[in-house]
Amino acid sequence: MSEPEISSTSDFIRDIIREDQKSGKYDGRVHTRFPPEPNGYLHIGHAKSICLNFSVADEFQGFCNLRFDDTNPIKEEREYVEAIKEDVHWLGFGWDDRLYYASDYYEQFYAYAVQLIQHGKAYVCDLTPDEMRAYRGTLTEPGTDSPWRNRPIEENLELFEKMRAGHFEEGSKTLRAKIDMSSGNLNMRDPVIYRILEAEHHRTGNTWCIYPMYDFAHCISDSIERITHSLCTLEFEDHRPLYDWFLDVLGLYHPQQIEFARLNLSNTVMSKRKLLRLVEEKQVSGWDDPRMPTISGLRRRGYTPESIRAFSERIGVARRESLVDIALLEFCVREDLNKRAPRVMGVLRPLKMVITNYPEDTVEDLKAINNPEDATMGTRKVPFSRVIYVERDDFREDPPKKWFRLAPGREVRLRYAYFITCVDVKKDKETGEVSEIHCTYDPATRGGDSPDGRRVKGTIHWVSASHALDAELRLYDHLFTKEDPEQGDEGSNLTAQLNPYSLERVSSCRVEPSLAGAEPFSRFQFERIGYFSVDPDSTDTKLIFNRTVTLKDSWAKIEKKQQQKSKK
RNA sequence: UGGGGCGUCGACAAAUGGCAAGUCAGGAGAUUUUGGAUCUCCCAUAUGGAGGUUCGAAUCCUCCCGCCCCAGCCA
Repeated sequence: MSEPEISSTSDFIRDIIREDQKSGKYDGRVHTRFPPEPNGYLHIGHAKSICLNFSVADEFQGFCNLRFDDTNPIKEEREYVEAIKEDVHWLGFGWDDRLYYASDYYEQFYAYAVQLIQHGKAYVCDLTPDEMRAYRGTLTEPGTDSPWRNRPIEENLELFEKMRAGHFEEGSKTLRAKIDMSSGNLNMRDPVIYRILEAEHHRTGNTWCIYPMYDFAHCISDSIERITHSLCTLEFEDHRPLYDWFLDVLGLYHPQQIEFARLNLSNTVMSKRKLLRLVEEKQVSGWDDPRMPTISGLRRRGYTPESIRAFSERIGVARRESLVDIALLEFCVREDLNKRAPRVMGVLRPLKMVITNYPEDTVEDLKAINNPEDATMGTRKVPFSRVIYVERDDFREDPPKKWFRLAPGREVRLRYAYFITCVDVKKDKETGEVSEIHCTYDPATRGGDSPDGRRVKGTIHWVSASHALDAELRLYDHLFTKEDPEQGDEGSNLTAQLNPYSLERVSSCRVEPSLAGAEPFSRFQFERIGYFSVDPDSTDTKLIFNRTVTLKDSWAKIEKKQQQKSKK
């Protein structure tokens, strides 16, 4: 056996860390952080970052902090803090006692700002927001120095102190870094580092009326926490020179910021703003609507933390912008649930079937395997009787080619029960719709095996009519029809691009009795249909299941091909 | 026309001057008491384009093309 690799996965970030360890940078330490702003719910894109930061720390025997980047009291709320903590935990990551808030450092930020002023590297500016924009210049033209740029240090000190003390109106003054108004990088054109905000902060209440900006707070927070590798998304690349500038000018411990491409997923949107809009416009039931790409939505949908972590690993980390096919996420959850989810039978659209040669008052308990992938999950008993329900889709009066399922005169297997043959079809006189089918069974095939070795190609699921439980099944599809709904017409057309069939509620489903009392969030495979999990709104009298994902359906593909052929 | 990035299969993504990995999707078949699962095979004469350096280039150089980000007192 060779030495186990410390980190088996490889990407440009892990490569950098390995190099740093080799060169002895940071004494071989690895310390990352996940720094959400508590202004919304976490989504699958954050999951990528969470998995990256926590996994990297773990792989290199380091640590990862959870830090709330709470420097904007206007948008941030305690509710989000709690939801974020729950989501990170649920994903399977812990931070022990390393829970931090940027707001914990407010006093230190202030002291560092004073230091900046003392070094002549910051000044209080009286420009209004409009004026500041005008002075900033444009992408192609340099900016102009603020008339307040050369205030004496003493005056700046005094003014900044008064800002803190609440002597000035909101928006009337800012503290700015004195860098370079002609820089090609707009972030370096004397960025604001403190602004006056008359807002109550979710943690510091009303103790402050000035709040630091992200660029100033973030690098110092990283430095205070002795972070080694500060991982963030690509759009912060232009901010790195500022990150470095603050720490260098202040002479502080200097972590390395490394940017990677954020996750984009097909057939959904990822921006908090757009997700918030869906919630506010009631296009979805809330942040945890099972169609949402939020962690809480995926949880309610029945996704496992393991599947999301596997997904994160499979998509990799790179600097190239990309759009990941949602089919990969779906594959990951199927892969996981296939091994773990107990199998049950449930009928989505029930069609009554009478087994005409089966005794009236008999009920048999038939043995069913809970998970063919895992023998340790054992078996269960499923009741069988003369009247059962089967799937309406499993019967065709006029079957197409390659149809293995039920049709007049055809024999199929009832899973774990008997071979049956369709002998009669009853129809509703008014609508002409098939209302009931009559079959005969072969008693010798009990359990589903034929002693004479004759084969049937089709096996269908069923539930005993008198034993089955009522249930509502909620079938979900992609939220957006278009692969990339953010591409093209911006924002306003978002609603128009929603998939009108993203949710289908099927209310008169019948499921096997073993599902009585199923726990919220527990997951099952409804054989031949898909994976489902119990919705938290489910009750003993009304079972509700969310379809996590369908099973692969090769018949659907065959049929589709047949239809395409016949069109030609 | 400023600054910063990025272009490898339909979608992700490796390859660090030496035979273009792997995964998803797609296709064909085997097998099957889930048309599930599993297994096998196929799917880039070629890395945005054109030149150049080199015995040898996705990788180094030059030019070109395309895409993304930045003008919040948001993060």
